[in-house]
Amino acid sequence: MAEGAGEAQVAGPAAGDGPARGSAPGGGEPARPTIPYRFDRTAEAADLHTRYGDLGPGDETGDVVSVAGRVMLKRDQGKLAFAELRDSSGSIQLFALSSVTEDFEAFSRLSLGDWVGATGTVVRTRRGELSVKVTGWALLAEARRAFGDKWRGVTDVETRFRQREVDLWANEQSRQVLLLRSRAISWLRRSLEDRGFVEVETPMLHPLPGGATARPFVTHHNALDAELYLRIAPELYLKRLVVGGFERVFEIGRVFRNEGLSPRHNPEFTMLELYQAYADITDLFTLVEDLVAGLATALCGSTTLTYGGRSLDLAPPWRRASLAELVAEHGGIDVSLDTPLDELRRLVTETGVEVQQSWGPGKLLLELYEKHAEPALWGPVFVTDFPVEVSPLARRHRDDPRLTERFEAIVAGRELANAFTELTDPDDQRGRFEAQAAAKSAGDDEAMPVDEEYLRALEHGLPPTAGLGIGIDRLVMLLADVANIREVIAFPTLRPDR
RNA sequence: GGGCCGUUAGCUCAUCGGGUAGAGCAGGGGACUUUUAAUCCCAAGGUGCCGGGAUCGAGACCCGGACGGCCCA
Repeated sequence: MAEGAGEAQVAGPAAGDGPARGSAPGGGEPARPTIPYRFDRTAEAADLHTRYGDLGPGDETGDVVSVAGRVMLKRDQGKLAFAELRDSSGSIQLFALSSVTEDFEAFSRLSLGDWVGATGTVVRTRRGELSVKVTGWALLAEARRAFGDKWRGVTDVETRFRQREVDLWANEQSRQVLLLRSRAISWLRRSLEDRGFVEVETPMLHPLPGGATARPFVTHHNALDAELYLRIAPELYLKRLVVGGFERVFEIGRVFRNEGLSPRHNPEFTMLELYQAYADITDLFTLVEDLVAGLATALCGSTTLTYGGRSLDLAPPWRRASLAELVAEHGGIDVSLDTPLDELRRLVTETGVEVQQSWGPGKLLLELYEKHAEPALWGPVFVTDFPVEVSPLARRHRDDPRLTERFEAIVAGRELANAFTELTDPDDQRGRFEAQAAAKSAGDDEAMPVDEEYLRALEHGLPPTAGLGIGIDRLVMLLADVANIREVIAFPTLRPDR
């Protein structure tokens, strides 16, 4: 029973006074273990393995440490008990003996999943396992629910994502992927700051959805009695900051698109957008190459990755090819904006897509690319020369005003980045918006509205600027070699459970 | 939105030509002074996703629904 003697720094255990869990006979309130308010940890599991790597089997040090974590495995052996304690750095074995460990009875009754803080000396057992020989200890949290099968964990996909906290403990790989995400974002942030970019935050509640073609989520502000939209892109606000004198800005943040769920789409996802004044698209080719290759090197140790069993070489320079060129290469059709409209329509119809009356040659060309070329691309490749019709915010190509100076970076068969020389001319921009608005009234519910606030900003003068967007979730999928976007999102969107 | 597949104990999974279900792990009780998914003994644990239907009888067959997965649009 708990006499509560003990280590100075371990708050009196008191865990042994009653059943830690389960039934409470007598009809009263279940006896609750006393949980300390804090615990002074002095060592993490990984540190101990590093510091005591040389300790031989059976060796005991006099070094006293305090560790904390969750009990993942327990081997109870009468007057001895072993527990595998896992913290965020790794695992360390706790070694308890009835002759040494305070409140040994209660220790041997610990359950898998309990959080424990333990103090004792560092030893290596006869069988060679580095351990903390526990003198004092405290229960830090009781696991009243089990954490899945101790060997197979939790594999049910629905449980894994609905109860991610369980998944993260049960499946080490899940934790690693989220850790990788954190490191990737941190690396990108640092890398951009080193290049003189300033991180900013722009509104998520927009009076008009803009900056991309997508259906928005709509919400309502009560006090203003106004409809607001969750942003589909931060683009327009970021360029307004450039107008305001921020020459290099970036934002890493959530955007929301009201579309279906799939292994590659979550309704909320994270975008990196950046804008650089006095630069054009040519600067962005190398920036994307450097960022992506640099990130792969920093986090995966190489620019050669494997994704889905297929190899991918991210070392610059990446291939650059125009939309029309790729349609010719993969579709075997020689088309351009000079191809007669009827011919383009016929070719698109042949792919099984229903041609809308309002579609011009630019949209038709894009459809041909999406049908014939994009599925065949693995990359990395920069797809360039998108038509003006499908690029309402990009500046016209200096060699052909029907095209824009825009690229999409395709990596591992997916669109990873979208970039262009920004359209700075307010009159041209107004015309583009009006074309979008016309498409919207013709039934395209993804088209953009005319944004007068943005036009007014352009009238104050946007210098030549290059802009880039990178999908962080897809980037992390690439680095982690996972096929489903939900793996890289801590709490992915699921249909509400009932 | 369409097609196919799945849903059985807390977790991971079985079972059968229709006859009201079984294991391992976890949890409970017990044994064990160096374990490694420790081992051994005992007991307990189920609205077979939900709702209908045909049948003497359904977790199994039929229909509808929910949730999930994969593929397609």
